[in-house]
Amino acid sequence: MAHANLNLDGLTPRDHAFYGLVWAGTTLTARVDQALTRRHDLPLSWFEVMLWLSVQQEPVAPSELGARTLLSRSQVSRVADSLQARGLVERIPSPTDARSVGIALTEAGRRTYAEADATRREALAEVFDDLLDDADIAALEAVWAKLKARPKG
Amino acid sequence: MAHANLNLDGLTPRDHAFYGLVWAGTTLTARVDQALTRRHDLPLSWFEVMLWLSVQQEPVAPSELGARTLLSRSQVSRVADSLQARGLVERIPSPTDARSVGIALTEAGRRTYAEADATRREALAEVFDDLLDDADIAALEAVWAKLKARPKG
DNA sequence: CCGGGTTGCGTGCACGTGCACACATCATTA
DNA sequence: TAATGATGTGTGCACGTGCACGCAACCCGG
Repeated sequence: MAHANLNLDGLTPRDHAFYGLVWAGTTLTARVDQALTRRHDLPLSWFEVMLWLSVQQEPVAPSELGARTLLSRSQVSRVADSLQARGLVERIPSPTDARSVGIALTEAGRRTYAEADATRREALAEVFDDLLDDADIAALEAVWAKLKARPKG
Repeated sequence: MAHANLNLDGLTPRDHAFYGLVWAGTTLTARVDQALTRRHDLPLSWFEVMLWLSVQQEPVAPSELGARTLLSRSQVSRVADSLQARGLVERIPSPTDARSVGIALTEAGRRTYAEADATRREALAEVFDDLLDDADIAALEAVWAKLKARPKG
């Protein structure tokens, strides 16, 4: 949201922290998405699905994918269509529930994800490594842990 | 992006910091946007434009608004249309440049922004105040300052 | 067995966004 | 002054997203 040089004396430190958080999240997201799209023609939303699939051994249902990630179920369904069209994932009917469909990475999908993940690390390093030290990283992780511990979500 | 309980041992602390950052930014943005939309029928993108206008005395050109905020120029143009239709902003032709148009809050716009900003603070307090202390806030601000000091943007 | 409520999945529709373009106006140089 | 490039603004178009719905399959009580 708000940009760097805002002279808002009336804003509390919490407000500044919030605006900076949204700004940083949006900026870094755009940067990584741009790198992924340019080099691998892989939008960040696709990458996010593949990220979650890469750490699961068994196929994952779209509903669970929608709950675990920041994507809606309809978005997961359409991203799965696109990934399947490229042969990066496959839909496996659940043996116990005829309604449910499990999504899993194909071998090509695992290779593509590995390459894209390298790109992500590279793009991230350009921003993080030179500007933040270990204490900053640890502070961020501590804040995320506190926020994620929130009851209502 | 990535959700809370990810068991990714291979990821570095920087990766965790990044995923947490995107998650926190998206989640808090959605929460504030939801509160603003429910109570004031005011999307966060509209609020962002009004936020910037509220700290400027003179009318601001759409191009500058697009550069200062996280919105594109076309988005600024359309948001301005919507805000103008509700009488919250007005377009003032530049006296020196016939191409340029200055956007400024109306009196009703200032009142609406003040109310919406109160809602924003309230929604934010529900998340921040109970979970983060002053040290956390200060740490976040320090990180944003470092990131914003980046040369290439 | 069977009927009603629930769950899982995918899709039509409306809406917001980015990109490229059209148009008008300014700046600059001959 | 006249002409060429640059700048400011708004818009058509394609695309991605959320919401509500339809459909099929499951569960469960009668």
